[in-house]
Amino acid sequence: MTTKPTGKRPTLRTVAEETGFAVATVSRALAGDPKIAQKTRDEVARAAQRLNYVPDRAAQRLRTGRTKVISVLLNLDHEFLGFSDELLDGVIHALSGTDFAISVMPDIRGPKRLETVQKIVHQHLSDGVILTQTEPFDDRVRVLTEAGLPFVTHGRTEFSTPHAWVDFDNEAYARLAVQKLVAQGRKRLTMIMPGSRFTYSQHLRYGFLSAVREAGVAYELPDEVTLANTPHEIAAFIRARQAQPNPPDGHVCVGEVTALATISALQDSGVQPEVDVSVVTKQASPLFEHVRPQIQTVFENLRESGAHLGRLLLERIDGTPPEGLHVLLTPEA
Amino acid sequence: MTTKPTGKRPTLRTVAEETGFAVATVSRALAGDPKIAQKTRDEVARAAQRLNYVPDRAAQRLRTGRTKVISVLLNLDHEFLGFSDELLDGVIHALSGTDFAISVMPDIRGPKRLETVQKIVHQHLSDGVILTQTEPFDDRVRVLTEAGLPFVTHGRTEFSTPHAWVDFDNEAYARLAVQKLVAQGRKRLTMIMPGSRFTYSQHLRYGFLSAVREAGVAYELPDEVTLANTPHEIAAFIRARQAQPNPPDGHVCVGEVTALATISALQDSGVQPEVDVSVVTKQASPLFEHVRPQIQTVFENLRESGAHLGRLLLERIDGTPPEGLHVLLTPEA
DNA sequence: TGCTGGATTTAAAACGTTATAAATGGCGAC
DNA sequence: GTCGCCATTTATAACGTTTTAAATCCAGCA
Repeated sequence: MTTKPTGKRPTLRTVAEETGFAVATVSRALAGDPKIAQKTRDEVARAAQRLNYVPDRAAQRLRTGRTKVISVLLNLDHEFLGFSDELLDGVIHALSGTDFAISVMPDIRGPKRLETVQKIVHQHLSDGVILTQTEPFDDRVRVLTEAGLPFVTHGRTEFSTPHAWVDFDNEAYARLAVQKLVAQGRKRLTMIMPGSRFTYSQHLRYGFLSAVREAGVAYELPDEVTLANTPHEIAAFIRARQAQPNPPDGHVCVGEVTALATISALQDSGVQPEVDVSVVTKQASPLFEHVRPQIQTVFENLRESGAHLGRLLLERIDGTPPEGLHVLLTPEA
Repeated sequence: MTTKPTGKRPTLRTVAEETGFAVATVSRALAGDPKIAQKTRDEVARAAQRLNYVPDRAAQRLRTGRTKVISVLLNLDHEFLGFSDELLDGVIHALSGTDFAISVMPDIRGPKRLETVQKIVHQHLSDGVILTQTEPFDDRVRVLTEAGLPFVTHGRTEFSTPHAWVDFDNEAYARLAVQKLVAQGRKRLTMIMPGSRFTYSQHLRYGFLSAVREAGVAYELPDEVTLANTPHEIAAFIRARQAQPNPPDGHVCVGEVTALATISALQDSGVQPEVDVSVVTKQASPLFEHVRPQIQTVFENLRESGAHLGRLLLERIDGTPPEGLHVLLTPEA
């Protein structure tokens, strides 16, 4: 009648013996099966509670094929400091009410990039995947789509097959940044681009180009250097450009790291940010509120993105078709 | 004889049928059991390879009780930008050769802090745990020790029962920072402390105090404000202090965020960092190489810490007793 | 009184693995 | 020629769930 004094974890069998019902009945009662009498369900629930019963994930997983795990592919190389930190926090938040575990895996750069998703699919490691730094024709998306494994990307693709995604409107950001610089009277704008293989690089380019053309100001988009370069290389490039005739007087930065490199390069070249030249950057943390001289920034809320990614993935796993599952976060002026 | 055209994942049974051996033999052959003839082992290995067989984690976990998962408790509130990013990268690196999965869970602040470890223990969610932001008598350590679950802390405790830990020598850092400031001729030093409940807060305090006393310079350790305050509050405090008579002329900062807040507060108060007053900070990323004016920094390698944490945890899981499993990383001058 | 049927409950199989204990086969020794 | 022994291999029983199909119970009805 009382709790067995055994030190082992209680199982369905323990609860069954305690209540006198069969294991199957207990299982279905706990699952809330309406074919089980309400009275039985209550009694079983109470016993389970009392015994501190929790289902064994391994057994459930083995039996049902559902892992109750989602994978998040992480990569340290990013334009934001602490990118994964913030994104993960959002994902954790979105999944906090569920019994899903979050498994982080490396998002390797280069030709081996596919390996992680292939491993997830082949070894059946999770019920869904969150991808970041998406490319227009991202092979990882291809693999996951073919495998029928639910996933959400941070960033859009150009596949015709629909999939869930969350994105920040980088086109709007670039446009906004250009407008801010133009409003400050800047006449020659520039921007260090992310590697052109990423989707958002195209969005940035388009937004930048259409805005500068609309404003009728001069511009230059260097291709000698990208965000894949180190901050030092970027700073060196900007200093070099500054030594040439007719340097840009307005800089659009895509992230905190580049912005700092840009500002320092300008200062080291003897020009004063916010006096001789203006800088605008996207930021994911309130970092720049404490950087002097203070420059204009646009906030990209990565925690919110993470939360959306988590939420959409849960919906996909639940069976919602990917068609409507899109979130486009817009920058606030 | 050839691969079954079934679309399902191959199991031990598939390999058994393919090779003609029994399931048990195949299992033990793949495990490298020396009681299985070498020839058999080779043949089974080849078949498994050919069939693309990978063991089912759920089944293994159910049978053996080993989850092949390690948990990392993460918390966004940190003195370093991207703290978890860097640490996780190290952990991922350390576990990359193994088949362990990394599960991230929230490290909740406040009275609920115990819940996550309790859940891990009770629901048997992983084979080992990595804790950060350790306290001298950390209840999480108590719970894990009692449960007999392997774990490694980032930061030391003051328990007499030994456990594995990795720590940065913050006492040495504080001492070093003070020495740098004194070498610059600074006469009145200060430091914003982390919340006193953390172990490393005591280390910092001790290092700071012993160094300033040794150098015979004045100092003040404010207790009105800690790293738990927002950067704005910290900046406001520094500005207020700066308006009082006899303000400090040397600031030891424990992290990037505070350092930026400090520098901006000083600038906003009309004093020039590196001219009127000096600042030294710890940094985990090369951030400050691009902050102007350039201040002195000491690097704390969080990736390395993460890698050690992962490595030591694997050893603990393997059965190595915790006695020798300590790593103290020392700051480089 | 015996049947039918709906409402509950249950026995048993299965998921894929590992561990225990027993079976098999070959070979040298007597 | 038989026995025993060692080296291999194997059948079987778990691990804790969920699910399928069958069993049970009881009321209502003929």
